[in-house]
Amino acid sequence: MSTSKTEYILENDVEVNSRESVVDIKKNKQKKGILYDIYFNDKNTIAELSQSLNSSIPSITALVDELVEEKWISETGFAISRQGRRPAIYGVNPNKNYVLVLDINTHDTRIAVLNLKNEIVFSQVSDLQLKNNPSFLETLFQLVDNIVEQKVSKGKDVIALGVSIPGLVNKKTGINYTYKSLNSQDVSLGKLIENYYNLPTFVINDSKATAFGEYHFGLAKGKSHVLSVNVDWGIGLGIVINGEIFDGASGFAGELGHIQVNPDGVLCNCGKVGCLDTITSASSLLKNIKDGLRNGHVSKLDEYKDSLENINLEIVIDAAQKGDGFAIDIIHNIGLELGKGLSIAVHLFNPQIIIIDGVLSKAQKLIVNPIEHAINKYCLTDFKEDLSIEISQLSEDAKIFGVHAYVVEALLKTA
Amino acid sequence: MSTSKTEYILENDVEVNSRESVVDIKKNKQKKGILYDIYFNDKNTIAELSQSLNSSIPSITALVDELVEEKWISETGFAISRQGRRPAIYGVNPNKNYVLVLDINTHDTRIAVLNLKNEIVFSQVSDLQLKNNPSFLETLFQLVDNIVEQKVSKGKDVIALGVSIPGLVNKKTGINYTYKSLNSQDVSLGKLIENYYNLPTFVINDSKATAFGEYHFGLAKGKSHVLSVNVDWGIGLGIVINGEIFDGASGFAGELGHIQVNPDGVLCNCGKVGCLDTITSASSLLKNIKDGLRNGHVSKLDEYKDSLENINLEIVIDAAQKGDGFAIDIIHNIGLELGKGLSIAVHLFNPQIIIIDGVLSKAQKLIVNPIEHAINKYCLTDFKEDLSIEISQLSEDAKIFGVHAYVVEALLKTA
DNA sequence: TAAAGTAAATAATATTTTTTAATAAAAACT
DNA sequence: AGTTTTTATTAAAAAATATTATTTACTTTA
Repeated sequence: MSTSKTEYILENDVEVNSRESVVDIKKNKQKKGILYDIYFNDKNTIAELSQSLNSSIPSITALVDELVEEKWISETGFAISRQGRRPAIYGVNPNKNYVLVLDINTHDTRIAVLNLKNEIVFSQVSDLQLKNNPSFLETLFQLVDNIVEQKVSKGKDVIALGVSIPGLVNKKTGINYTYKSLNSQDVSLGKLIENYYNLPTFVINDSKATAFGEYHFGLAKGKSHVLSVNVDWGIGLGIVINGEIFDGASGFAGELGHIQVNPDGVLCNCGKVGCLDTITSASSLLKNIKDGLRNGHVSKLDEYKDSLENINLEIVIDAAQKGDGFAIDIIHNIGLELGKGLSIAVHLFNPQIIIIDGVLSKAQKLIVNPIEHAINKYCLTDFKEDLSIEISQLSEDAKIFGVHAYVVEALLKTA
Repeated sequence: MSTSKTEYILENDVEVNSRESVVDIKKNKQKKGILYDIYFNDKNTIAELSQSLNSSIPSITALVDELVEEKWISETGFAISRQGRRPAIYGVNPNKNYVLVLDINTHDTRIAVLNLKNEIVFSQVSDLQLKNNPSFLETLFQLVDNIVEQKVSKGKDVIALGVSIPGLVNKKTGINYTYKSLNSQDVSLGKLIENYYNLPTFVINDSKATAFGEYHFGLAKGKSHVLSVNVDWGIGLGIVINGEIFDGASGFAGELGHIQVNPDGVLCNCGKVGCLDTITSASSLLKNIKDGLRNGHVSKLDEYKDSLENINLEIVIDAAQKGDGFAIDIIHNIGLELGKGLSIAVHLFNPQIIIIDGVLSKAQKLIVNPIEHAINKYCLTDFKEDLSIEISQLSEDAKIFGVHAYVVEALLKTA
């Protein structure tokens, strides 16, 4: 019997014989299905579960009882009904198991603990940076150890870890290219963490995590074809199709940042010329601002003229929102270029919704409007009929929730 | 009980009570699963089916017996075994049911009859053209009626129709934009055919059908992430992900032909400027050839200098394959541009294989090489590691097989 | 060519699951 | 307060399914 990652959870709780019988397989599957339905699909009464899982009410009752016995779920109340007895509602037990989420960035690292009710029990941002830090992993382990020690009653209830990280994550080897470039080792970050904590660990690209969060808990909830654009220090595209993260053959899908948009453009750090990243990312925005100021552009931001290194994105967005024409123009242009790039993704994926995430999403309408304008200009009309473009409401939490949902799904998913 | 299209087949053969019991639902599902596995997955022994469907051998045996009884399948022989009794092999019954496939083009219409063993029983190409023909549908019905009359023993065994058509096909409304533009009616071509023949009818975009054919029966067989480029009078992209056609929210996904590649380009018939279609399609190839000859380019094709209207694609490709430098150059350039466009699709979909279909695929290496070159130039290296680019071996049959598989899948798919 | 070994098919038995039914409990309506 | 509606619980009969044992069919080996 192969012990795949998705088998972790229930194996310890359900009697598993040396050779699993068909009955046990089915039973396990159904129990996972119940948990999955309760967690993701808001099916929380016996009747709903019975319908959704094509099983009789007595059977589901028995399985639900087992899950209650095993502390996975518990009766949380009663549903409202127009008449008749109110059905009992079952919910995931929030206090039995926790998932630890690590949001690793180039500029900081966030560590969060979530319960299975999708509540952030604890969250801490550390200034631990991924770049140029050879002892990154040791420091990370120390930080996590401390938190687990203090916040999760000696860690005996953490059942899995989820890691969000920028850059390509190879689905087959688990190798992350950001971490790899850091210490030039062909090792899987996930495996390293998994070995250290002896817990199932799932690594996911940051933009994919964000998209998944938007799908499960944000404005994209329930939409079948979702794009989330992570406008950050690079451009990341997360794609969720029919509730599943779209990975591509190796896990690299959605690499919008390195399509060529300007053959005569500047050299990108990927080695190619004129990538979208070189034009529309937050870094290129700051560069444009600084260049403009140096060239004597009139702007509120003039006050930074002699200390350009102090300008950051918040300052620029703030100036734009207060009406500074120069800042508005720069953001507008970036939006137009990004929208042009996105219109290709629209033609290829035909999405229902595009959600703007990442630092630049703070610019709200100032960034959405030009994006929308460009999409109107470059997309065939049929593609726009069912398409909406929205600013994220979850903001940076989208990523955390997304990683968490990814972990829970990986643990519960019926093969 | 809703009667969805996918329920058509087995409903008539399995006793269906007014309210379907859980057992019946499961039984029906399993019987569909068996047919599906036999048709698509080459699972054809009791043991294999038992494993694949998580059901005991006696249960599967009983269901298989029922399906044999109902003439869906039959014992076709015995498998080889290294030792012990040889298991019986079951195969789809080729002579019970037929699917009628209509491949509608702008230049001709092909009508094919296939049995459930995926064999083309009959095929006929008519010069019926979709464009500018108000009585298109009546003529089509007449053609089909004749064929059914003569070839399929009074049509009593045709169980479904599949239609391949160029242009966008709206998944929700069933409206095809090519047929719509023809007679400016907001009607679903599929519904019209379905009503006329009173048979389930499935309409699918031609490039999607081709991709599906390549996935099930061509070089892309078994690959999880497949792109098929239909280089025809326009550029069509068919996408198959994990064995399913990727449709997008409205069915429009894969519209590669109308991404802008040249802001200063010519007007496209879609109304936008500089679309990939205007540069890389077969029509633009012919235009380039003719322009070149008019401008006095030296070439074997000179002989057509005074009768340019007689030049067609076959002639050009033939000249190129015989070494004509001018024809080779033109094809090469188109390949480069197409490859550049495709590299965007590679970044977004991260496919394992790209198959070149359509009329231009006849140019073999002359078109593949520049495509490959461009992808090497514009794609990040990680994307190329598991990627292969191939010329279709199925040629025009890919589309027919693809439509057929699409119909069978739609009929059999377990909800 | 016969015996031994292996695997599939079948039959018999055991188990699980569903169905049915009857009763209890909870809520809303009259 | 009583009736109606809906859900929950339990039990028992019926049906479906899995497991085990046996028989059959075939291959290999001696």
